[in-house]
Amino acid sequence: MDDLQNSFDRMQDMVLAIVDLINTGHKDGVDYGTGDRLSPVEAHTIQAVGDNQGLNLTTLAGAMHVTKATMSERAKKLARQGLLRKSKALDNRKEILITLTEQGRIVHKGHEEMHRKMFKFFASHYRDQTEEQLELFNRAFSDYLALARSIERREKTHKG
Amino acid sequence: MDDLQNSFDRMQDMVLAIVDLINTGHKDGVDYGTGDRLSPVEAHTIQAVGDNQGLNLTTLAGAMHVTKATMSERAKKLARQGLLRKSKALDNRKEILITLTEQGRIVHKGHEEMHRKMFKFFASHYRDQTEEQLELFNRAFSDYLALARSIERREKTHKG
DNA sequence: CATTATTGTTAGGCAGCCTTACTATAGGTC
DNA sequence: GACCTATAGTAAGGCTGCCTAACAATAATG
Repeated sequence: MDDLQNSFDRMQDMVLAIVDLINTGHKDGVDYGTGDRLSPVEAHTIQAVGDNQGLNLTTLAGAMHVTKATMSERAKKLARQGLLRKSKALDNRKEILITLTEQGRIVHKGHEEMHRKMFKFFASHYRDQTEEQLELFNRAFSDYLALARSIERREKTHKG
Repeated sequence: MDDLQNSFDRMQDMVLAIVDLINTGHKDGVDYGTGDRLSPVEAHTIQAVGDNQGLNLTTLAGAMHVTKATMSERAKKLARQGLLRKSKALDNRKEILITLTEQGRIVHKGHEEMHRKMFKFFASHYRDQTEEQLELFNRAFSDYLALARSIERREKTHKG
């Protein structure tokens, strides 16, 4: 009985370790082929812009769950680095549309390339069981996510 | 082939969502029964102290992968809140040992209680398959962790 | 036209972490 | 014991990333 609880706690610890690992990638950033060291948020932003070019700032901010002020700052910085471009909308004079520059596209590709590499590593590890493993992992993570969210909700209503 | 890559990418997205969720618990903190709203790091610190009472500041800092300056600040704040106590070591006059106060113990218990609740939720979801599911999840997370770490290492040596 | 809503920017603040510099104490070594 | 070095903890100052609030410009709506 306690064994299961312990096993569960170990799982929790691993989740925290994963979070830690990903957060720590922060430290000095990753170079996706342009010489710029990008933090995870920055890389994620480039990814979001690349996957969906020409969104305006507010929409992008919403998609990434930050305020438009924050996104404005991020975009300013990334534009200064030459990774994305801020251009005016054609049909009105207040929206600003965000697209990738050539450099930005390099980052975007580099980022995807990294994902492909991770996948290859994964697949070479699991070989002919890759598919089932992926299904397993996906189920695990989505269940975990559901669990965490329901806990989160309970916490919130407790003190809302 | 691409299906697998997509499945893998979905998994990655879920991992990010989990990271996001846990990071966001930050926002207004969680009350573990004392009326204090604790951030994840703070809760984690209380947990670490409670699991291993009487460590000195430097050791604690090492265990939590932060500098001793950072831990000094954290301890100061948590001591101000009355959740932990800083006392001098008996055998020397420079070390400061950290222990939980009664209030701190309440937080510690509250935190563990939360874990137990999460586990119960988990167990009630999987019922008689709880054990295998846990093994599955543990394997999934530890494999994921290994994957992420090896990627991390590769990244680092690439630009070290 | 006047009001209200929306888009984006800027200013200012806060939290958490870091590095650096410092004090106090401890542990050798001669 | 005197001297040097190492270690524990603190304080100051800086950086980053996020937020809210206030604002200017521009639509949209009555």
